[in-house]
Formats: sequence, structure tokens, C-alpha cells
Amino acid sequence: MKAGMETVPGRLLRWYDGHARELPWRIGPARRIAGELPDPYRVWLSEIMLQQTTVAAVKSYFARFTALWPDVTALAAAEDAEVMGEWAGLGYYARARNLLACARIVARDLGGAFPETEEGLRRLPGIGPYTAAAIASIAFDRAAVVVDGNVERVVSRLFAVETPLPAAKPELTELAGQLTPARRPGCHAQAMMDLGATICTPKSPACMVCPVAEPCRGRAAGIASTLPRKAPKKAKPIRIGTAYVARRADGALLLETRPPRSLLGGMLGWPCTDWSEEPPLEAPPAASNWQAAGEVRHTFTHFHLRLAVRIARLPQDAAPDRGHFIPEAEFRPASLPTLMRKVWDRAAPAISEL
DNA sequence: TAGACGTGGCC
DNA sequence: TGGCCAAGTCT
Repeated sequence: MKAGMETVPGRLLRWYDGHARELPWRIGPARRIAGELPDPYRVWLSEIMLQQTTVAAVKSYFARFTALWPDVTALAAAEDAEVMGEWAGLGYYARARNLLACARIVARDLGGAFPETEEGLRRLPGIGPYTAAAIASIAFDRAAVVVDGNVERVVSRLFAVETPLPAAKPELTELAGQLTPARRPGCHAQAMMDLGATICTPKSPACMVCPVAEPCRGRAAGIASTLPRKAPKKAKPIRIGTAYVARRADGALLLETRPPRSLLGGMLGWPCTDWSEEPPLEAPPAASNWQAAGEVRHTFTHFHLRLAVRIARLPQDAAPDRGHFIPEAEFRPASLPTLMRKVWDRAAPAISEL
């Protein structure tokens, strides 16, 4: 085959063999060619962590999780609170709840082995179309069509797809399928994602060094950097509320485990009023002397939050109707979701003076 | 099906 | 500073 005739998947694979990112959960192209495949547990764990999350943010969490729980059986046996505490700061906490649920199903019902097919994987909690395809492809070398945000971007540019997302999704999936080779599908999937992450980036793609620049129709049309098109986003409303940081005479802090399937569900947090666009009605935990300790601002996916922080010292025999005291020695701010850690950062200097 | 669901980095 | 963006899933 003449060089100019080399197919897109062929160019991509050749590029990947020389430029694959080295990642802790990955087996490099040379070892994969030699027949080695990565540990499905590590692939699964990394894929869950990487959902809507950057590689940079995931690395330290992945290291800690695999050190604490080296295999799915170990993770399945962990306490909920410990796993949620280790996930704190990574966001999208439903992922951590589903991670544990999934680990327990795999350990208990599947003998500790992950399903090797998309269909089997798809039945597990927290594994959707993308993750099922990614695990089947990367961990088991199945020719699954892996479509994440990177692939959507690469494919929409290669074929100059101007239909806005999410309407363009079926078309992009079809085109991604046409590119998926029967040979080395796992390397192909990772090559597409590496290309999207390092060269075919959202803002200023490095077309000058792109291995598929020549066949790229988006580049030829001069519109690559504007693709994929996306539907306009809605404005975020501002919600307000109050967080209460109470410290007992012995230093213990009043925290509560937030209800599952809610915002920050399953995570530890300070008792709060509800967060709404109107001033809150809910009463604070019983205490005589709440003092203002500033405000925390935090932005979630769909709203901005302004949380007033109030602090109080509670008598040793206090019996609050919500939450539970955590002894000073056991309290780890790092086990709080970021919003709640911000509240603590605001409250901590003042509360020790109380 | 569109909205809920986190966070940190970048410009 | 504030809006945008990043390896999606669930309901």
C-alpha cells in the first residue's frame, strides 16, 4: 500500500505505537502486541474514575485505591464509609456508590471475574455504553465501538460533522464504528482517546503534528477547531443556604452522612439548611450561640451555591437530633467532598477560638 | 429525554 | 473573575 493510501486506523495505530501515553492502568502497545492484556479490575476502576474527569485528577486516586484494594474482592469487602471517604474530592459521588455495588456483584455473583462482553458489562451498575465498550476493548481486545468525548471530537473533525451534539451522537457512533479495526481494537480505542487528549484538543488542535491531518475533512474545511458543535448551555441559577459547624466541648465535630441518591449522596457533610433560590426555612441544629463565620461559594454542574457558614460550641452532653459526633482525632477534612472541605476551611480558624 | 450529578484547571 | 471544559450514567 502506498503511504498516501494508508487508512485512518492504520495511521492512528502507527502513531500510537510511537506516542502512546504511559498510564498506570495501561499496558503499552509493545506488550499488547506481544499478547499481554491489562488487569480488567484496573481498567474498570480507571474507566469509572475517568468519567467526566481528567487524567491528572485521577492519577493519585487510582494509586490510593489500588494500594488499599488491589483486586475486586478486596474492594467488595471494604466498608462503604471508607470507600466514600477515599473518593472524596473526585466528584460525581454516584460513581463511588455504583463502584462498590458493582465490585460486590462481581465478587459475589461472578466469582471475581468481570464479564468480557459489552452486553455482560453493561448490566453492571455504573457501566454505561461508553464504559462497557471501553472495558471490552481495552481489557479483552474485543472490537467494541468506543465513543467518549475524545472520539466524538476526533470523528466529528475527521468527517466534518456539523450536526450539533447530542443529536449528532448516532452519526458519530456509526462513523466511529467504520474506523474500528478487527485487529488491535484495544490499541485503536486508546489511540483515538490519546489523539483527542494530546493533539485533537478542544480549543487549538495541533493539526501540524496530527497523524490523520491529511484525510481530515474538518481541517481541510478550516473548521476543525469549531467542532464538534454543541447545543447552547443553560444559565446556572444561584442557590443559597447555611452550613452549621458545631464543635462539642471535647473537640468532637457534628457531621452527618448525606442520604444516598441525593447531591453529594453517601458523603459526610455538615448539617445544612436546604439549598434553594429562596431564603431557607429549615432550623439549625439546637445550639444557643451560632456565630457567622463567612461564606463559601461553590459551583455545581447545574447551579451556583452561596453557603453561609455558622459555627457554635456545644455542651458535652448535647444530643442533636441530626448527624453524629466524630471525635477530633478521627476527623479528616480530606474525607469530605470539596464543598464541605471549603466550609471547614472557613470555619476551622474561628471555631477553635470559641 | 432532558436534567441531575462535582471538581479543578484554563484563559 | 467567571464561563467553559474533561475518558458518562442514571432516571
